[in-house]
Amino acid sequence: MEVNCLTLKDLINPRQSRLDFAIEDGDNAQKLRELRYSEDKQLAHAPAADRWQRQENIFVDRSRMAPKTPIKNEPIDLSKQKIFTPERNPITPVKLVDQRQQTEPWTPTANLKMLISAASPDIRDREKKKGLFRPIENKDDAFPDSLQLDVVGDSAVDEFEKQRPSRKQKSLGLLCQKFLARYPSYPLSSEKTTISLDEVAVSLGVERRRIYDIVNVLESLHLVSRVAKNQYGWHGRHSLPKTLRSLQRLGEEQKYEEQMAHLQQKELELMDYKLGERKKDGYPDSQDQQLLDFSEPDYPSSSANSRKDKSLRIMSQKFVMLFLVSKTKIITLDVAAKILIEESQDTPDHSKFKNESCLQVRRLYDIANVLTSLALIKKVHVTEERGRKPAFKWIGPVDFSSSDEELVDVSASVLPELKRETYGQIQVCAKQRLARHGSFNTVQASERIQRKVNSEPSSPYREEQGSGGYSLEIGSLAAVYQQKIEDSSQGKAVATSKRAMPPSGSLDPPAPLPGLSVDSEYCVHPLAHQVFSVAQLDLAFPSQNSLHGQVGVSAASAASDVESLKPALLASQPLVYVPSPSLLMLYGRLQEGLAPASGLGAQRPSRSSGVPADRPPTPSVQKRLGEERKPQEEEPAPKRQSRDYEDSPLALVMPKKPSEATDLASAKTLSNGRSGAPEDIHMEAQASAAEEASGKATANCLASSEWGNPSRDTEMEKSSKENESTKEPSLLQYLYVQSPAGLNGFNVLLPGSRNSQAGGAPSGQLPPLGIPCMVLPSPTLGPFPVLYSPTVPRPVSSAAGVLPGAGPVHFRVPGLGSTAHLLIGPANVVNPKSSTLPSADPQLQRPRLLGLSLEAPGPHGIIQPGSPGCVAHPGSAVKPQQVSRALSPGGPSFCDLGGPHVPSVAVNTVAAEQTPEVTVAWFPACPVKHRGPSGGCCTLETKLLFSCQSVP
DNA sequence: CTCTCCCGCCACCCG
DNA sequence: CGGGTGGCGGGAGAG
Repeated sequence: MEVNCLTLKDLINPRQSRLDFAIEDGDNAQKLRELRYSEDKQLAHAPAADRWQRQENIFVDRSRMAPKTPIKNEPIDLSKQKIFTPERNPITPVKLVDQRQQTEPWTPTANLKMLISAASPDIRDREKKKGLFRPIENKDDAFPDSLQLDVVGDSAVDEFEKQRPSRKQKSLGLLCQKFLARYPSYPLSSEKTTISLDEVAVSLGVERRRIYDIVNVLESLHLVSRVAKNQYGWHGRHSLPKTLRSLQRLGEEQKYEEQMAHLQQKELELMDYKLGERKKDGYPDSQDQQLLDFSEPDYPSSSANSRKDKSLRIMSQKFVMLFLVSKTKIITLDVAAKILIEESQDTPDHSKFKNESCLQVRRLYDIANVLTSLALIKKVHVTEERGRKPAFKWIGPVDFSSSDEELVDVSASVLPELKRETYGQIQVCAKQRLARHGSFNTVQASERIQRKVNSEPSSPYREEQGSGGYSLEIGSLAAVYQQKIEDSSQGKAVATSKRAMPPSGSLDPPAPLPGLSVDSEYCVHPLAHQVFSVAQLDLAFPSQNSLHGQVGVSAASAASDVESLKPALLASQPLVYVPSPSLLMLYGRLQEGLAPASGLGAQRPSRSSGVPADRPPTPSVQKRLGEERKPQEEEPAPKRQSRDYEDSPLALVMPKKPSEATDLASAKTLSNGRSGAPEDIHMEAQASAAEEASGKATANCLASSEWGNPSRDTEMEKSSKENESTKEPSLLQYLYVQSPAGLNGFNVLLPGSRNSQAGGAPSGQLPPLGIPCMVLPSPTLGPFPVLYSPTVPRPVSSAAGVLPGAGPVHFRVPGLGSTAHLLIGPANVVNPKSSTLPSADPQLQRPRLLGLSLEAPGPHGIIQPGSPGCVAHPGSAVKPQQVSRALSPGGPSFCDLGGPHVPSVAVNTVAAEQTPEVTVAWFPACPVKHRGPSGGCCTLETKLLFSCQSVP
C-alpha cells in the first residue's frame, strides 16, 4: 500500500510528499509531520487561516494535514508562513507565501489535472465523494491509520484530488454546514452552548474571518447571539419560527413587496438598471434600519452594535424579509441587491454609488450561502426576457404564522397541486404524533391543533375521521413538494411536474441536514451532522388514533407546536423516502419505553404558555426580535427530547404486520402503476394500512444510534432493556434511519427482527452485511425509491442475545457509475414466500440489540467516514436486473428507472405471507446534481452500528 | 465572457 | 495601542 502511494505520489509530485499520512514512518512523512506538529504547537491558537491551509482539503482527505504542494492557489504555504505570524501579523505571512511560491516554481496544476483526468472517472468520483464524508473537524483524527488504509489503492489519486480543493469545497455554504453540524438544531435549554470563534475556526480549518460571515447571518436569525468577545451562544432553531414571523411582519411593514414590485416595474422601464442607481423613492431606509438593528438586550455584552453598519446582519434579515413577504418566494439577486443594499446605505454620504448592486451582490451571496445551509432558501434561476437571472427561492418555513388562513394561503400558493386533504392530513398526523407522546401534554397539544384544523369548516386541514396511514400522505406530499422545488429550481413549471414522485415525507422541524436541499449545491456534501431529525419516524405511524402507538422517542420539539410543524412539512427538509409499498410495511409503533431514555415524560410547556405566539407588534423591531429570541428557557423538556432525536441518527422501529399491509401496498402499486398519482396510491393504501396497523402490532423496538454521543447510546440501550419485559412480542420491526449525513442522503431501513435472517441466503461476499437492511436513496429519487427485496441475508452471528450484526456494520460502496445499479448485501433474492415469519424466529424470543449509527468520532458526532474495516466489496453488488430476474412473479419486482440522475430502484411488491425482509440496496444514482461528467456517483462509506431492541 | 465568491487587507471600535 | 470585527473589493475559479 505504501509503495503504491509513494509511487503514485512520486510520479505526480516528486518533490513534494504528502505521504505523511500514508506513511507514518517515511522520511518525508516524518518531516512533514514534524513540521506540521511544530506548527500546531506553535499555533495552538493559530489563526484559522493557518489551519485552513491544511484543512482546506478536509473534504477530500487527510492529506490536508500534510503540507501541500505549492499549488498556486493553495494557501498552504501561506499558512505555514503565517504560523509564525498569525493574523496578528498578516503582512509577513503574505510575503513569505509569495516568496515561497516563487522559490518553488513548481506548478502542479497542469500535472495534477492531467493525472486526475488520467485516473478513472469512477475513482475520481469515488474519491471525491469520499472526501465529502471526511470528518469535518478533528483534523487530528483524520490521521488515523485506519483511514489511510481504506484509501490504499487510490491514495495517490486522492492526494491529487485533495491537493486542489475545489472552490466549492471551500465555499461559505459548505463551511456553514459544517458549522451547523457542530451544534444541535434544537439544543436543550439546559445546555448552553457557547461558540468560541477561535475554536470553531480552528476546528473547521478556516480563518476566523469566515466564521464571522456565518455567525453574522446566523445571528440575524437568532440562531446564535454574541455573548462576549469571541464568544457566541448557540440557540438553535427553537426561535426560528418566531424570528421569521417577526421578520415577515417587518417586511410587510416595510412594504417590501411593494418595493419589489416597484423595482420590477422600474426595471421594465429602464431596461437595464445597471446604467444607474436610483434612490428608491418613498421608502424610508432609516426606519427599518433602525428597527433591524439589534438592541442591547440581544447582545448585552457585545459591541456588536457599535459598528454602525453591521450590514451583513441587517442585510441578512432584510433578505429573509423579502422572501417572507414575497408571494412567489423567489427573489432575484439583482432585486434583492437593489432593495437591500441601497437601504443599507442609510447615509448617502458616499456621493459615489459605491454600493452598486452589481458589486455588492457578492454580499448577498454570502448571506445566501448561509441561508442555503440552513435550508431556508435554495438557489434557482429566473428566466426573464433579458435572460437568466440568479435568484433564490425560499424553501424554508412559509407558514410559521399561527393563522390557519395563512396556512391555507400557503398551501394554495406553494402547493397548489397538492390536495388540501393531504396537506390537512399531515397536520392531523402531526397532531396524532403529539398525542402519541404520552409524556407530553398530549391532550392539550392535540386538542389545540385539532381545534385549529377544524375551526374552519372549509379548512382543508380538517381531520378525516377514520383515515389512517398519514404517513403515506405525508410522504406523497413531501415528494410532490420536493419535486416542485426541484422543478422550480430547474426552471420548470411547477405545474408540469406530474410525474410520479417517490413517496417521501418529512415532519421534521427544519434542520440543517446535508441532504436537505435536493439539488442545492451542497446536497452532495456529506456534512457530518450529528443532528438528526427523527420526527419522520412518525411517518410510519399508521392510524390517527393509534393511542396504543407509542413513540419511544419524543417527538421533536417542533412537533408539539403546530406552527413548528407546518414549516417542517413545507420546508425542503430532508425527506424520508419510503416507498409507498414499503411504507405500508412499516406500520408500527415505537414503544413507549423509549420515553424514559429519551427524556420523555417531561412535559413540554406549550409555546403559548411561554411566549405569546403573537405578540403585538412593538415599536421597536429590535426589541421584538430580541424578545422572540430567548429560546432556551422556554422549552426545557421538549428540547431535551428533540435533542435526543437529533443527536441520534434517527431510529425508527416499525413493527409490521407482514402480509396484509404489504399486500395492499403491492396491490395498489400494481394497480396504479407508475403513472398513477402518488397521492392516490397512498390514499388508497392508507386506509387499509390503517386498519392493519391499528391496534395490532406492538413492536417494542428501541432504536437509537450513537451519534457521537456514547452516553446517549448507552442510555438508549439501557432503556430498551428495561422495557423489554414489558413489551409485547413484535412481529416485524424495522429500524429506519434517516439519511444520516454520512450516508449522503441515504436512508437505512433495517428490520428489527432477527427473523429476517432466518432464510439467509449465503453471501460470502458480504460478511459485514449480516443485517438485512435497506438503504433508501434520499430525496429526489425516482418513483420507486425503495428497493425492497425479500432477500435473506446470511446471519452474521448466531451469538445468543446478541444481534447478528452486533458489531458495527461497515459497508462501503465505492464509486459507482451514476447509472450503475448496485445491490449490496446478500445478493440472493429469495422468494418472498420462503422467508420466515418473524414470530417463527426463535431469535425474537430474546432481546436483541440492533443499532444503527454512523460512526461519529467527533464530539459532536461527526461522521467518521473511511473507516477501514468492514467494507462491502462493490464486487458483491448485484445488478438490479439480476434481482428482478430472481424475483418471482408474486414477489418483489425491480424497477430500474435508470438515467443519470434517476436512481434506480428496486421495488419489491411483497407477497401476502411474505416476510418483509430487506436487503441493502445501493442506488448509485444520487439525486444530487453533479457537475462532473462522472455524474451521480456516491460513495457510501459508513460504519453502521445498530442498536435495536426487540421484544421477546 | 459572466457569474460566483474566496480571500485577506485594513479600517473601525472597544477595552 | 492591541485585538476583535467585519466592510470591502481584487481577482480567480466555475460555468
